[in-house]
Formats: sequence, C-alpha cells, structure tokens
Amino acid sequence: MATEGFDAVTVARTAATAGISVGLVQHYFRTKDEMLLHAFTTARERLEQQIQDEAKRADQEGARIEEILLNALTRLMPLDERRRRECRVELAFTGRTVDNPKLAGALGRSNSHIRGTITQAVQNGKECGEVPEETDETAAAVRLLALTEGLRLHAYTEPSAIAARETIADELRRVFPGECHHRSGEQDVRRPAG
Amino acid sequence: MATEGFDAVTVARTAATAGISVGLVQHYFRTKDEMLLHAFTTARERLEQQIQDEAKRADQEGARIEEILLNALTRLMPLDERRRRECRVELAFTGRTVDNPKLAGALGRSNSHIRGTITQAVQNGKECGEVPEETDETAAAVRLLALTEGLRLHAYTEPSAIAARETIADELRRVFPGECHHRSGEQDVRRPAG
DNA sequence: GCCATAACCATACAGCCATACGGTTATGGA
DNA sequence: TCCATAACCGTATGGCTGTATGGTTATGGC
Repeated sequence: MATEGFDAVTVARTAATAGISVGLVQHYFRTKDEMLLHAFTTARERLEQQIQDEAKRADQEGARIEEILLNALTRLMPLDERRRRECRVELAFTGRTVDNPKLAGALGRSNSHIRGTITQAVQNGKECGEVPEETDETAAAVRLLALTEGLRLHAYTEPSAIAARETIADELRRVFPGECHHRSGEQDVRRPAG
Repeated sequence: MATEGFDAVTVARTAATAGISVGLVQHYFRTKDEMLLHAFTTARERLEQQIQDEAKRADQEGARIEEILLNALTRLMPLDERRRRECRVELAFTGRTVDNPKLAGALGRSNSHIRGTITQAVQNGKECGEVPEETDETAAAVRLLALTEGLRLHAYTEPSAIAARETIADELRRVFPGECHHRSGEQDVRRPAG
C-alpha cells in the first residue's frame, strides 16, 4: 500500500506476501473490507500506544511537557523513509474514508483519542506551570493536532517547503510559555479518566 | 466521487452521467488517468481562482487583510453540504496521490500556489501595519495552510469536535495583531511576481 | 463540392478481482 | 479413540473494468 497504493492490496497478493493461501485469509477475514479495517485499527492503536509510551517514559525522566509533545508529534512526520511509508499508508486509508463509513469511524475515534491525550498533556502543563491558567486546553489540542496533520500532508508532497519540526516547536512554545515548578516526574501525561 | 468514492468513478458511469458514450470520453481523454488528472487540476485551479477573486474583491472594499484571509480559508472548510462534498472529493484525490505521481505533483503545485497567495497577503499586511516587521511571512503561510488543511481533515470526520472558523480566526489574530494605516484599497493581496 | 478532421457511437475483449466452494490436515478436549 | 473445530489449501466463477477497434455523422476551410 505504501508504494503501489490502496488498490494494489489484493487478497491474493496479501496472501502471497504472508506466505499463505487465499483461503486462509478468508478463514480469518470474511471479507476484504474486514481485513483492511483490522489492519487500519491495529495500526492506529499501535500509533496511539507509541505516543503514550514515549510520553510516559519522557515524563518519568522529568522532561518538560512541551518537549514530550514535540517529540511525540514530530515522530508522526515523514522525516525518514520509514515514516514516509507510514504516512503514505495512512493517507491511502484516509482517502477511503470517503466511501467506507467504518474506516471513517475508526479514524475519527482514533483522532479523538490522540486529541484527548494532547488535551490531558496541556492540562497537566497548567497544573505544573508550563501553561497559563486561562488557556483552553481543548482548543489548544485541536489546534496542535490539526497543525500536525496538515504539516504531515504537506510535508509528504513537498518536503522541501516545510520545516515541520520547527513549525510544531513554534506552536508549542506559544502553548507552553511558562516554567514547570515541580520537575520531579510524579505526573503522567495521560491519566486514567476516572 | 463525493458519495461513492474514487473507485465508483468508472469511464462508463462518467459517460452515462454526462449523457454521452464511452467512445466520446475516449475521444477527449486517451486514458482514464488523464481524465481524472484533468478533473483534479481543473478543480484546484478553480479553487485557487476563487480564493484570489474573493481576496481581490474584499481588498478593494478596504477590508482588513486578516478578515480577507479568514473568509478565504473558512470557505475551504466543510461547513455546508456543498463544501462537505468538495472536501470528500479532494480527500479521495489526495488519497490517490500515493500511487499516482502526476496527481501528487498537481497537488503539490497547487498547494504551493495557495501558500504563495497567503505569503503575499502576510507581506502586504506587513507593509500596511497589520503584521509586525519581524514576522517570517513564509513560515506564517506554512502554518496557516497546514492548520487549515488539518482542520478540514478533522472537521470532515468529526464536525462536532472542531470549531474550525474560530480556530483559524485565533491563528490569524496572532499573525495580524496590528492596525492597517492605509485602509483605502490600493493594494492587492496577490501581486504579479515581477 | 471536397475532404481532412473532429465529434460521436456500440461493442468486443482480455484481464483482474473478491468471493464461494469443496476439500484436506492438524489439534485438543471428552 | 473420537470428533468437532480450527487451520489451511486450490480452483472456479461471475462480474466489472479500461481500452482497442471499426465504424458513422457533423463541420468548416478551400
């Protein structure tokens, strides 16, 4: 999918690549759509997990929340060949959102989840002093994620024109202008909802 | 394409919808790819033109450049059914960017063009006082367009979660904090390059 | 009036795809 | 040991697609 596009992924090729038969693919997935949906949700879940893991780790090391977010969001950009491929795959899936409501739903839920993570991070920033009290953390998260995703899109077709990391860093500097007053690492970027 | 996706656009259906024969479609476009590329570039050119037209008109009425950009960028958002359809079509095309270099090139060029328009607007804002001298107009344009496109993407799958216009307005307020000192309407948002 | 060219049509075709189907082999609990 | 179930295979098939082909009708310059 990364190199030849969404349509190049046929059941037969998928089976061949996996070294199994078409029948076995059918054994696990009733339809091709089911298979693709599984692939997409799995990939997104892994992505969400990676972001949270990295955030947690950096947080325990006592890093600034601003820095944690910078790394987490930068890792989404197509900065090396591996990421470029990931972006291509996601773009291919996103395009199918148009005629596949299940994919659209999965994408929406995943984005909501990531936005929630960012919202929590900004809120934590408030509590530790990096973020001003009057900041609307939801709005800030919407802005941050939208900017990131837009940069991804543009960086993919025009890598030269976009200084992705610097642009994200700029935005984060605006959201996190303050100093943290307890840099010990007790908090978590994403706390349990309850 | 807006409702059934990219693949639903077959040569036969296109011909039928246009009320002509398959042969006639082939008479004007040697291949289906050629037809699709033409459709995409035409649509993008129209989009670019609309933005510039609106900017020019508003500018002649002596509007603030900030306001002009707000309207121009807001018109890209999926706020009504018509725009939603436009967004869906563009998303479908964008997804094909992955395996169609010509589409990718066209999209890149079009985005560059729009970014150029925005850059020029910010620069004009500098000259008239709305934008601080130290602003990097290219970076500002990259940010603005990326934010807009990201919001489009998210607003499409989760309209409720995104206050698109307000978010763009926020960003513009940051870029255009000053007052214009010659609100007479001599300038143009996009001047000829030479 | 001539005729190259453009506009236009219907159909044939070869290829590819998702899925259905009917089958065989392993596995693990009763 | 039995046997339901899971794991696994190969192939047939019907549908759809882009495109090639071979044609007819209009048009407009000379």
